[in-house]
Amino acid sequence: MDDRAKRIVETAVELAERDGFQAVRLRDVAASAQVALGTVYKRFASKEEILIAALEQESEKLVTRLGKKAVPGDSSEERVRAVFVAITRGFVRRPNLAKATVRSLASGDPNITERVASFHALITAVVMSAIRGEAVVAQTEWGGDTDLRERQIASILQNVWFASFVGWAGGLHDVSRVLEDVDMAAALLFEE
Amino acid sequence: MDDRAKRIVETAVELAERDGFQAVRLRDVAASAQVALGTVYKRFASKEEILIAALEQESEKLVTRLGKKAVPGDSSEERVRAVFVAITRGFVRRPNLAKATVRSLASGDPNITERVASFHALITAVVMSAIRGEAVVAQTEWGGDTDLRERQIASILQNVWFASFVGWAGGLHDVSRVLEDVDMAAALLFEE
DNA sequence: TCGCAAAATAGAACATGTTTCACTTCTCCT
DNA sequence: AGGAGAAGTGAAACATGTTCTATTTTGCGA
Repeated sequence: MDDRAKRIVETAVELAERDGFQAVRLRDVAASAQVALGTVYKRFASKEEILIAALEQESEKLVTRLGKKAVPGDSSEERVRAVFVAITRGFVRRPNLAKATVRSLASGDPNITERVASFHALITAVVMSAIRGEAVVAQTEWGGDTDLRERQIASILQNVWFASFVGWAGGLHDVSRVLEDVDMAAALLFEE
Repeated sequence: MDDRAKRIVETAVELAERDGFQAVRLRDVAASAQVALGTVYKRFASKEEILIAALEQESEKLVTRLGKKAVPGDSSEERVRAVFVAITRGFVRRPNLAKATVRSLASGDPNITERVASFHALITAVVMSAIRGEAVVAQTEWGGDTDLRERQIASILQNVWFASFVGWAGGLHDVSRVLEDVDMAAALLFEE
């Protein structure tokens, strides 16, 4: 990302955090980033794409933070819980930005399909790491020998988290519910 | 819903089904429904609200259809699978409409929060019925004596389905994946 | 250094969701 | 029947995402 693109994303983040998705007016973004509107569109295909870029930055920071030290917890369930608390808190720290990015995630804009897929994959990978008690790393390659069940559980938990997080973003319930949903799923999936 | 509102929703459905969310241009909707633009806004607060109204119609039909005969299957898992196949197929029959409504569901528009919550509750209720092997009914009241675990499982499955369905709507994967995700979750949640 | 191609800019233009307004039609009460 | 208020209408206006254009600036290879 070149300088201008960085300024654009940075500005969008500020506006989104201050007043949410609709406050990210591209004219304002361009003006604040000291860039022409055409330049914004040279870099990003749509408003959603800018916010997804912001999400990617956030995700990267999140993974970096998580990678600093091993996920705490003596069991998969505990570590999963810890990791979802961290993820959720990380996003909810800037609630309006989080809601704006969720909206972009769910917009269905074909321009960002791959990016959305990457995001889901990233969360799933982090959860995978937590289940196995390994260090959280951004880019993991799991071979076919990987335990299938672990991958399935990670995928399910990721889905549960995402659905509930979207619910939070839409005002259906508050953050505690998101964590409860994930905890509940983890409890049922890890018991036996 | 009065006559005009019905015409509006009906028209929106047609346009959405033909060419998706962006094709639902409210001027066109108004014209096709033989109604003034102001009248559209007298009935619905936003474009999203119109599509949510369409979703409610669809959901109602779906529940009616499901209620016709008992959900087939000898175990909770089988019935859950059957019910999700029916729900998913029901929506995917009109893919563009489904994608448009998903987009509205995830828009975060505060005007529709309750409606979105109702939709989630409806799906969960249907799944609950399937788990218990009871007839599917639109409006069920479960007392506190209801098995907690069943409610939790229903809620988890609903979340998994929703997240995966949103993924389908966003082009992340195709419908079969949605059913695989749900099946996988059901398999893990019902095993023991 | 010069000149050109790529990138950036300012600003207009366009599309469409949403709001507003002045006017007309309808409904219903007396 | 007559009239008041509600509802509907057509059209304009406004906001903002997106596109387009003419002009200027920038960076770079000869």
